[in-house]
Amino acid sequence: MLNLRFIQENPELVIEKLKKKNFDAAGIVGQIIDLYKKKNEIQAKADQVKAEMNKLSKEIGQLFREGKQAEANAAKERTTELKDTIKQLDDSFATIDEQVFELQVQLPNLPADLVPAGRTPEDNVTVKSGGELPTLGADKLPHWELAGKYNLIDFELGVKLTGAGFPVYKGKGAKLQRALINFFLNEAEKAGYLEIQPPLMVNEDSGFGTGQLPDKEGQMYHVTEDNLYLIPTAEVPVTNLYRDVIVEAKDLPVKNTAYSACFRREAGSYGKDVRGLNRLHQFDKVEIVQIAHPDNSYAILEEMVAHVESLVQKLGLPYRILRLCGGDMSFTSALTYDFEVYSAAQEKWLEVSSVSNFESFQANRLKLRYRDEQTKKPVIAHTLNGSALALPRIVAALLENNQTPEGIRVPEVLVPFCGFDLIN
RNA sequence: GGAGAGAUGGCAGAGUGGUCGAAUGCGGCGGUCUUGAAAACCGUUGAUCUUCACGGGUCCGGGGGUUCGAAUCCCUCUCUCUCCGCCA
Repeated sequence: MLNLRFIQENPELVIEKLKKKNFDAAGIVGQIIDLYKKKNEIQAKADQVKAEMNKLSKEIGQLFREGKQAEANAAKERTTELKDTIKQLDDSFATIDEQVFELQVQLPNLPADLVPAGRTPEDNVTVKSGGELPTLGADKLPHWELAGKYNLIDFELGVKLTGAGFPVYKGKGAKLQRALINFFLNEAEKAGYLEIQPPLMVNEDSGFGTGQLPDKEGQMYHVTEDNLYLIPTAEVPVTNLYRDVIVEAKDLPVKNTAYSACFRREAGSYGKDVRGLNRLHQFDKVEIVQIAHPDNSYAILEEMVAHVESLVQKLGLPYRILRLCGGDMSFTSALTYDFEVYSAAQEKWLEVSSVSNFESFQANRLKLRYRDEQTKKPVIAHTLNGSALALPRIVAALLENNQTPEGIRVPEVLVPFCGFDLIN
C-alpha cells in the first residue's frame, strides 16, 4: 500500500512509475488527491468542533461541582448542536476515509528504476545464468514418468484422496522431499536466518498485511467456518510476525526462514503447464524473509539472490536469473528476480524461486516499523522475501537432468540428508 | 462443546462517570557519583492524524450505544485464562 502523503506530494511520479507496470493510475491518483484534501478539511473542522465540545464539557463539569445547576443546564443545551455537527462530520469523514482506502489498495507498488519495461515474460531480462545444460539420450523421460517408474510419486493416489495437484510422495520420493527441506533450512541457518515453524492457516488481517487480500482472495483456500485462509506461502505468517511491531534499528535486518506446505487454488491454470510437478495445489517450500532498513534493502536483495543462487549451484542445476519486467511483476513488488532451472526432458525452464524487495509496500499495510536511532521516531521498514527454494520443480529438474541408465543420481549435497546417492 | 473470569502504555499493574493519555513498579534512555562498572540518587520515556508552526483531534482488545462528559455504564464481536467434557 502506497503512503497517502507520498501520493499526494508526488502524483506525477506515481502515475509515471506505474506505467511501467502497465497500470494507468491517473484516475485513481486524481480521485485520491481530491478525497484526501476533502478528508483533511473535514478533519480540521471536526477537530475544531470537538475541541469546543471538550472545553464546554469541562466547563459543565466545573459548574456542577460548584453547585451551579442552572448555569450547567443552560450550558448543556448549547452542546446539542455541537453534538449533531460532530456526528455529521464524523460520518462523512468515515465515508471518505473508506473511499480513499478502497482506492489506495488498488494501486500496485511502484517498480524500482531497475525494472525493465515490458508486458509479458518474454520481456524479462536474463541477468545471469549458470550450470551446464545436460545432454540426455533419446530415451529420456519426463519427471512424471520417472516418478512412476521408480515409484517415487503417485499422482493418481493423490487424485483419489483429494484431487489433482495433491501428489502422494512415497519411499525415496518422500525421503527426497525431506532431504531437500532439511538441506534448504540448514543452508538458510548457515546464512544467519532464524528458523520459524509457522501456522499453516492465517486470519484475514494477516492476509491483508502481506497483500494477498483483498487482491488474491480467489487464489487462497478459505476455511469459511472459521474464516481462516490456508497459506499460499510461508511469507504470509512469517512476515505477519512483525505486523504492528516497532523493531529497534539495531536489530535490523531481521532474518527469518521457514519451511511450510503451501496451498494454492491456481484458479485458471490448465493444460501442459500443470503436468506432473509443474503446478500443484499443495507443495513444499522453504522461504526466507528479511525486514530491512530502507537504506540497504537493495543490498539485502542482492544478498538473498546470492543465497538462492548458491542453492541451485550446490544442487548442480542449470539455472538462469531473470529480472522481471513491469508487466510480469507482482502487485506488491518493487523489484523481483526469478530463478529458473532447466528441466532437460521437458526441455523448458521452470520457475523455482522468486526473490523480491517490497520496499515499504507491505510494511505500510503491516504497520511494521523500526525506531530511527537519531530521531527515536518510528519509520516504516522494508520487507523482502524469496523462495529458497520451492521443491516440486526442483525435484522435476533433478529427476529429469540426473537420469542415467543405472538410475537417477542424487546430488552429493543431499546424500547426507536422504541416505542414498542413487534412485533405482 | 458447557460453566465462570478477564482484556489498560515495552512488561507488570492501579484506576467504577469529569481535573485520566492514564498512578506505581520494572525495563529503556540521559545524568550525578566512580579509574570503570554495579548500587544509589535525579531527570526522562506511548502511538497516530492534522498544522509551516503554536496548537488541536483520536486511541485503555474491535464495533456500536447511553451521557454535557466514558478506561469506567449498556449491547455485541473477538481473543485469553480457569474448571468440566472430548482428544493427537
